[in-house]
Amino acid sequence: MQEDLFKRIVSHSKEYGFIYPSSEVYDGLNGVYDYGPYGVELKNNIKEYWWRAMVQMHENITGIDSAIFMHPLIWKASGHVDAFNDPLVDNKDSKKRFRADVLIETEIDKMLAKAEKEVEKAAKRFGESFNEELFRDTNPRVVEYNQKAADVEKRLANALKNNDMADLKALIDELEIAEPDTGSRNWTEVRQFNLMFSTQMSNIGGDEGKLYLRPETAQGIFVNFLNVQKTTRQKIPFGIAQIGKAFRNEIVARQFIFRMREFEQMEMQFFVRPGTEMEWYNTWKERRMAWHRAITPAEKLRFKDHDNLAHYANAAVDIQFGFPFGFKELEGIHSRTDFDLASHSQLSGKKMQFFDPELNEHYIPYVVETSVGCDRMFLSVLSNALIDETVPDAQGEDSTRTVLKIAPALAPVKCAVLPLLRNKEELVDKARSIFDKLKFHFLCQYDDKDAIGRRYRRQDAIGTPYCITIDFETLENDTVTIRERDSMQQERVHIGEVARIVSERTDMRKLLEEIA
RNA sequence: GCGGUGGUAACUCAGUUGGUAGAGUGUCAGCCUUCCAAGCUGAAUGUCGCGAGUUCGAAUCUCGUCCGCCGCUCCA
Repeated sequence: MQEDLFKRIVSHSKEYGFIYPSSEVYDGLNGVYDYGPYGVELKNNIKEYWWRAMVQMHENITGIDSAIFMHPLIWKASGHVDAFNDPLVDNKDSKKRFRADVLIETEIDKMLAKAEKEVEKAAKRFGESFNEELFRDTNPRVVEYNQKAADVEKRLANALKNNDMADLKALIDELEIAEPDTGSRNWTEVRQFNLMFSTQMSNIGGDEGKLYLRPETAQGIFVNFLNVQKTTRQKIPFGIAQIGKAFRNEIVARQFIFRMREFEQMEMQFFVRPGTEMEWYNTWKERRMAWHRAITPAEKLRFKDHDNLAHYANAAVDIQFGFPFGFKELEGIHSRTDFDLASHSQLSGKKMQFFDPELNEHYIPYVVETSVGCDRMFLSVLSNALIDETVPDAQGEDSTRTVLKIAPALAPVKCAVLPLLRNKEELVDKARSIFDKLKFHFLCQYDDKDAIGRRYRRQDAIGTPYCITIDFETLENDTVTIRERDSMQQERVHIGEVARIVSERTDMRKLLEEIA
C-alpha cells in the first residue's frame, strides 16, 4: 500500500511534469533527476517559503549566495577531506559491506582489551602488592598485545594517509579479521569511496588545480562570516542563510529524489555567544518544527535525536517526515560549536572572532545550524498531497479523482481559467480576456479542451487550488464561478474580485503569520 | 562494488510451446457537451534497453553489455 504510494508518486511526477529522470533519452543517470515545468514551480515556492520565513521574518538573518567552487583548503578545515573518505570492503559470503578502517580499529580494540584483561587477572592474583605500572611495562603478554595494537594503529594511519587500499586489505588478511555475524574471512579488495566530487580548475595538471564540488553549502557561509558581519553591521546573535546546490558522490543514490548525488540545501547558520548555544538550539528546533507544521500534518513529523554525533557537533536532532518508505530525515538541526570558525581561523590565519561590546571581549562564536533538504521537502510535500479519492460523478455515481492537495501558497499553478464550452465563441473570448488580466497577478492556465469535468480533474492532478469557469451567466452579469480544489465547492463572484480573492487565498503571508 | 530482481508506446501492462507488436489510460485534430474523468469520429507515437549468437524466422532461446529498482554503507 505504502509501497504503491511511492510508485504512484514517481510515475505521477513524471506523467504530470514534476520530475523526470535525468538524461532519460540516454537511459538515465543513476541518482540524478530533472525538475519539470510544475516541479520547478513547486520547488521555487518551497524555497521562497523558506527564504521568507528565515530571512524576511528575522531582522538578524541575512542571505548570501556563495559559489559552488571553493578553495580546496576549506574542505581540509571542515574535516570533509578526512571524514568523507571511506575505504569500504565487502564480505563475499554475507554480502555485507563494511568500512575497512572500522574493521581494523575494532580489531585493535580487541587487542587492547586482551591486554587489559591480563592486567585485571594479575591484579586479582597479586592482591594488594600488585604494581600495575611495572606489570604493564614488563609482562610479556601485555607488552605484546599493546605493541601489536600500536603497530597496527600506526600502519592503519599510514595506509589511510597514503590511500593505500592494498595495505588495508593486507591488514585485514594478516589480522585474520572475520565478518562479525558469519565469521567469514572471504573479503573483496578494499575500495576507496570519496564522497566529494572533484574537478579541475584552469588547465593546471596534477593535484594543484584540483577542486571539490561543495558537499554542503554551510562552508560558504562560514568563510563569509567576517564579510557579512562587517557589511551588515550585525551583532551576535545573528544568522546567515543560503539556498544552493551541493554534491555528494553517494555509493548508492536511492529512493527517487530522497538521496541524490546533486541536491539542494536550505541552510541557516546562526552565530551565538558561547554558552548560549543550547538555548538557541532549542529555539531553532521549535521554530523549524513550526515552519514544517504550517504545511505538513503534525502526525507526519517527529524529532529524532542523533545517537552518535558528527565530529563538529555537541547536539544534533533531525526533523523526520513519514515518507512512504518510512520516517526519514528532512532537516537537521545541529549545534556545531565553534568547530568550523575555529578551524578556518587556524588554517587561514584570519581571526574569525566577534568583539562583544556587552562582555567587552573577543570570542569565536558558536554556531547553531538548521539545514533542510530542499528536494526532500519537495518529496514530502508530494507524498503528503497525492491522494486518490472517491467523489460523485455527473450521475451521482462513485468515481475516483487524483488530486494533489498542496498548500495553495506552494501550488505550481494558482488558477485555471476555463470557458464552460469551447464551441461558443463568446465564452472563449471572455475567458481569454479574463486570463490576460489574471496573468499579471499569478501563474494561470487557460484550457478549453474536453468537457469541463475533465479539465477540473486535470487541474486537480497538478494541484491547482482554484478554477475559474466562464459560463453564460458571465456574459449577462460579469460573474464567474470559482471552484476550490479540495472541497470542489463553487462560489459565484464578480470578475473584478477574482484576482483579489485568489491572491489572498494563495498568499504565502498566511503561512508566515501562522508561524510567527 | 556485491547479491536479488527487472527493462515492450507518454503512463500501467498483455504478448501463450520462437512466426517480424497489442490493450486500457493519456496525447493530438474534429464533432458533441449549459459545471466535475472514462459520448462520437479520426490520427500520431515503439529499431520490444543495446550488441552478438542459434534459427528459414527472435520481444520470446543463449552469451555479453548498459540501465533501473530493492538490500548492504553513508547522509540533506
